[in-house]
Amino acid sequence: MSGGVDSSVSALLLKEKGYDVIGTTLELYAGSSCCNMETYIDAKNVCNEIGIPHFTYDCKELFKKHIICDFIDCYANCKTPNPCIECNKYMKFGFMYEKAQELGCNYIATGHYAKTEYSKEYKRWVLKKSKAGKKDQSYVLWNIPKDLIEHVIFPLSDFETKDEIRNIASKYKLKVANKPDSEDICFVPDGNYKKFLEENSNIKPKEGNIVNSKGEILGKHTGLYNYTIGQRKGLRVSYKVPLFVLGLSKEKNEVIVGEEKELYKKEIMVNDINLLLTEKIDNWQEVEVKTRYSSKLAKAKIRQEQNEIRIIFDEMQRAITPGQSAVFYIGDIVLGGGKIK
RNA sequence: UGGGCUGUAGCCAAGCGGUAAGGCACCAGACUUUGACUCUGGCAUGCGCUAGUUCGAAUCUAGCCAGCCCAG
Repeated sequence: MSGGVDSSVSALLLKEKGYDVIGTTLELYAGSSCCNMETYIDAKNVCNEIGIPHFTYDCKELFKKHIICDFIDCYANCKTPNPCIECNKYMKFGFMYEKAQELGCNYIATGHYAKTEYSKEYKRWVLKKSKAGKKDQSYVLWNIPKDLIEHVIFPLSDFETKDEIRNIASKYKLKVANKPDSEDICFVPDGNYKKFLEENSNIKPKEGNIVNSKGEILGKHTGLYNYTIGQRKGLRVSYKVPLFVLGLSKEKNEVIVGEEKELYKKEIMVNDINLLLTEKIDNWQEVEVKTRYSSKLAKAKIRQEQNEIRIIFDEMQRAITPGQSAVFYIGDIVLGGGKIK
């Protein structure tokens, strides 16, 4: 429980349904938005209000090992990480499940907008999209352990809007009912991830050239970690048309830019794959793919090649970014995903 | 030193006598439980400077200044 509306209402709904609920809050990172005194107090108060026990676990070391280090490592290697995905894998659906078992719990639950369900077609428990449409969060859950799905409950799976959740919180007079939505990366509460990197890693500003695909120098960049594929703002290069980041060269310490049309790709590879529905993918499989948190689904064919998956899109996709996750859907069901190379 | 060309916002650039288009960059909001993208709004009382012509000048005239090119 983060002390926010979603996890609070999730606990409430489970309690109402008759589950024997225990609230847990994970201490992840000192100073993060989901890990400060207010967080614990809010979470604890909610548990008191709905009449369930509440435990707090210190997992700062584990968080640092798996999430912070990966975050820094990604930027050091010119990739753009999505720490929420690591956090879900290792913390919420890793560490927390272990603790749940120690406490004798059969299930864990979170306030994610996602759904689990037994599928007769696949004869197994599956992870699905929730009914929240644009706010659906199944995307950030693709990398959770497959065998965990049947032990996970998402109480918010059938709500379509956040307003409904807030209304429930109000109805039950939870103090967190009007707490603002959280944004940004939780351990970078001010959104300034660049400063975070400079203060918490070996990554330091290192100026280099901004070049076009012909190699012509157009300007100076302030350090590769300040840029991601598809980025337009902050290049400080004036040109006939807007320029976007096409790629980063670690070897040359260069940011490569070009026109928007140069951002599109039809075929990509992903590694670090995790399949939730099947053991492996034989032959070409038709799926819909999300290549970033807030992008539309794109039709594609995928095929597994050893430990990687090749994706060929029906239509060219814009600004595919290494480090981000590609998640495969068959209808509403999450087939699995991988990290874009 | 002669001849030619050019000077409009941070960059590029339209305008060619009727009261400063547009693009890029930048800034501010909106959107967003990753970074981005996107959207909306802002951005020259002034057109190298100084005089003049005119009801009215970035636009015409003169002088000056600066830069570029060609001659020598």
